[in-house]
Amino acid sequence: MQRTMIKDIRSAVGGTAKVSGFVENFRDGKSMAFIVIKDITGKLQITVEKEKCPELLDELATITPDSVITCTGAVMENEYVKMGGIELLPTELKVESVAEALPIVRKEIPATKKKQAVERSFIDQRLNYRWVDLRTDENQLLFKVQSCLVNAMRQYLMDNGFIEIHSPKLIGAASESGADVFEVKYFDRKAYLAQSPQFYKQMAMAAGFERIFEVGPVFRAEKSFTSKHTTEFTGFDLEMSYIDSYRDVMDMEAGMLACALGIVKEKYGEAIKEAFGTEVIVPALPFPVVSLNELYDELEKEYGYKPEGGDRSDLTTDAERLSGEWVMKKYGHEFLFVVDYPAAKRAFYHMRGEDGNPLGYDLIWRGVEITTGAQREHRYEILKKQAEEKGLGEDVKFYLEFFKYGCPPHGGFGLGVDRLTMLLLGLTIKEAMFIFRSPDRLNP
RNA sequence: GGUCCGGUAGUUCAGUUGGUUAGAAUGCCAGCCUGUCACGCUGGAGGUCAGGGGUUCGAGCCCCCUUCGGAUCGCCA
Repeated sequence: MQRTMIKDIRSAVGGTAKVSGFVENFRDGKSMAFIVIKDITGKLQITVEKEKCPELLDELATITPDSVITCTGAVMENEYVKMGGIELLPTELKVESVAEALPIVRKEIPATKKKQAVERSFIDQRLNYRWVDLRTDENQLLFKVQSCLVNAMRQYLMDNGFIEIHSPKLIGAASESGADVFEVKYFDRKAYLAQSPQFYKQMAMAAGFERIFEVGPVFRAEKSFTSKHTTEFTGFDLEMSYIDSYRDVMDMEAGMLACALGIVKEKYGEAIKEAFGTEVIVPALPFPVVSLNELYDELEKEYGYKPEGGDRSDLTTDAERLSGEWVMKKYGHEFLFVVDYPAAKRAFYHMRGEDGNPLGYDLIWRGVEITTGAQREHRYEILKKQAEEKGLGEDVKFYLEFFKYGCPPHGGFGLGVDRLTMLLLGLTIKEAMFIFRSPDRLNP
């Protein structure tokens, strides 16, 4: 018999159905037993009237919470059942896998009249048993949402003439920007894990692909301990040719995000609000833009904030957070483009304007940086000079070659998928990732 | 890399000024319960107080070292 997904169970009322899933709750009485079964689409009560089906009792007795079972039987509507008003009365019951007592409390158990509240396990304990933690409705929703979001962004780009590429993650040369790379053994020599697909994205421009994007793993050997850093994450990277300015890249990104968030809101807005208490807001176009220096002026005026030592060459964590408040207050907007960073703080491949400032930007969402983007320097001699200024020689030699045989003007950005998900749902990076990696965590 | 904080049943925590046999909840196990629904009732098991050293008549508690972890800053997506 074909398995019925629980979301479709209503169509089986009056007939029979087979359902499979995890035991979410099990209440075993003398004459009645109730099992709440959960699959990826929903939950259903299985009701066992013990006198009527003695052949099921041995199997029933082995059930524990989180065991995996399959039940076949009559599906009926019944007002007794508070949850959905539908129950399945099994004629067959198979325990596919017995679960031991769980090592974590996944959700806070609120106090009832008779019971005391139990707090859920700390995120770190839950991460040790991530596969058990991921069984909750909230976590499964999280990945449905992330999937929807990335898919919407992908579709937007496909509709705009982009090609999806897959660049290597094992690379031969270490250097690119400030981020540290992981060294790995590559037969009898060293290789490195890609800290971004930057060079290969630009190679695709030199190859005449004109518009490309990539969704893939990115590795950073940085000993960062914050709620938004990880050593491996999923980068959403884009590069586009024949732009007039980095503003074209900003427009593309803003358009893509607005479109994707619109799709997420339509499909999951209600569910996200219920599960995470976070409102999905579809951003208006265009996004507000401010220069780094102006932003610091505004933060000082509005909040009396001054960076330590008066250093305005980069956004501090506090300034980043405050800029989220500020843009909401001033523009009623959650996104903020910050432009005019000094060259010292930006990668050598960013094109620089007449004033010597890089033609690039950061995008802040809800007070957290999610993107760095720029027009790239595509003129060989200038690029070579900028690389040398940063002390990069041999390491970028192969990369510089991309610009010797013709290359269109171009630009692009890199977006952190996990940060995007984290901010969308109001979580930390540990909670938002399928598996979180940090300097101290390599398992599971 | 810096600063701060922590490690006590499976889990979440309490543990007073250092003082008998380290507690609670929840989970687990057993029994009871005719419709439960985060069921209910009764009973039971469950601890190298992270590890090592020291102070003391006496250490979960004070000191030192080790170890594991958390928060945060810097760095970045």
